[in-house]
Amino acid sequence: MYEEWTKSLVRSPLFRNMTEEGLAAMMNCLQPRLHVYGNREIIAVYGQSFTGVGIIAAGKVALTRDTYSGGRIVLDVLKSPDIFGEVVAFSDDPVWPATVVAQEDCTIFFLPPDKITGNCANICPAHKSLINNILRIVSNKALAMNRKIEHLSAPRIRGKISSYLLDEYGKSGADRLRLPMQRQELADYLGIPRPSLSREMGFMRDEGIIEFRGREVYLRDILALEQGLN
Amino acid sequence: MYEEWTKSLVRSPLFRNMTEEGLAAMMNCLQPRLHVYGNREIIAVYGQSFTGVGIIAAGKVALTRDTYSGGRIVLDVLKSPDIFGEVVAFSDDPVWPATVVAQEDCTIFFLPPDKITGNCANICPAHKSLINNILRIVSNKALAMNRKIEHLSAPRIRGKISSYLLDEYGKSGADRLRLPMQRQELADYLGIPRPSLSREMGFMRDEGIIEFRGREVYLRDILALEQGLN
DNA sequence: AAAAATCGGTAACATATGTTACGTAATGGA
DNA sequence: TCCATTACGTAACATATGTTACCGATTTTT
Repeated sequence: MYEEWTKSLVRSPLFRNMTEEGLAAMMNCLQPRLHVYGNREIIAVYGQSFTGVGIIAAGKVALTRDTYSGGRIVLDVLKSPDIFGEVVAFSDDPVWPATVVAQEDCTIFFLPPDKITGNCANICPAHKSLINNILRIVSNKALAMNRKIEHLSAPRIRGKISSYLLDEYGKSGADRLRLPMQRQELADYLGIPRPSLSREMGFMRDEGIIEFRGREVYLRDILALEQGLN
Repeated sequence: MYEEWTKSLVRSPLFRNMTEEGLAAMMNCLQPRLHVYGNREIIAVYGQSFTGVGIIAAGKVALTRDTYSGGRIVLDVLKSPDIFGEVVAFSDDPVWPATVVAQEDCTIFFLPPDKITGNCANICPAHKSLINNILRIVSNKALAMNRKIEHLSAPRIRGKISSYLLDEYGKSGADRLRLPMQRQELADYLGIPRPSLSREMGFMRDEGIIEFRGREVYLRDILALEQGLN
């Protein structure tokens, strides 16, 4: 029953370090619920009780949140080997932190948290990998959020930009960066309007701190960036 | 060797759902490294390779980060049953994300990540609790950071305040709140100066959106708060 | 009780920032 | 190649915000 999906699912970070056979065996052991949704169909509702980690076997979903004015803003879009709900699964308050809507026809597996941590009868080797993978995924997410918080916490825009650029600098070690986002995305990430971002980057260029053309950024004065944090 | 500490450590969230005996058995099984530090002594250094989850058996430590100007800012202070390094332990890049300094004489256990997830020979029941606890702790932290990011992401101060108050409202369900922090702490949390916070709260009071006296806040107009998010 | 320290609100002012608009360069299809 | 679309920088202006300072209320210490 599950074999049909294992060849695509082994590429999911949730199943890292598993063979296709190991995954298939584990699936037969864990017996995740399988659901099929049509386009626009609602998969999970914000605030309702959590049912299990969602594994997207096929299709595309949107994580959304409803607004007071009746609108619906898209927080994120996930596609086939991605998963969702892995953070809230093991928290003290297991309710969906977002509404999940199918953006096309979808096939989703739901894996209840207690099946993940509970040991299976036939101690499949893939099961230990599963726990490691969940831990790694949640930890990486927490670290990424921690960095984002540092960037957002700067009280002024230059601080946010400096914090972000220094972080990229620390990750690559090179003072010539190619930003992984375009301006609007970076502005959204930093919680500021795009023109404000461009303007401040212009100021920083005028002061000789950075150079840039589009996504290419050259950090000319690291010390000044660090001073810009305050 | 470990029995001396178990009676205080069972209260740590890391060892929730364990009996003192179960914990002692697990400690003998896992054999965490024990280190003693004097006041001011450095326990871990930012950027250096991670050695294990720190469990504070006795004493008080500060999580710090060095600044360009040679200073050292305190990110957080932890004391006896607290733990540190539990997030980075299972991430893809296991290096200390902060420098840890003893603020008084300390006794610290270090538990290497692979000992936590690796199964022990004598399958102690406490071990499964340990994995559950780590997962819960990291997940709760991730969720808390997620909420903080939402507050910080508002491009204007009123949005940050509104986001925070609506979050507290959602958690308690009551429109009369007692804030868990004083002004300076709340301002730091939201990444804004305290006078700016007080000023904006004053404006919101003038507009009939909220009332407050010190930590006591009364949400008079939830809809206006939601509109203030943009 | 007196003194000192902390906490929180307010004011004033220079500056940073959100907002809107526009133009050019880059990109992508037809 | 041409057209349409998107991405990006820039400008102008009203407003929001950081900064500094001060004062009264509250709490803590002596």
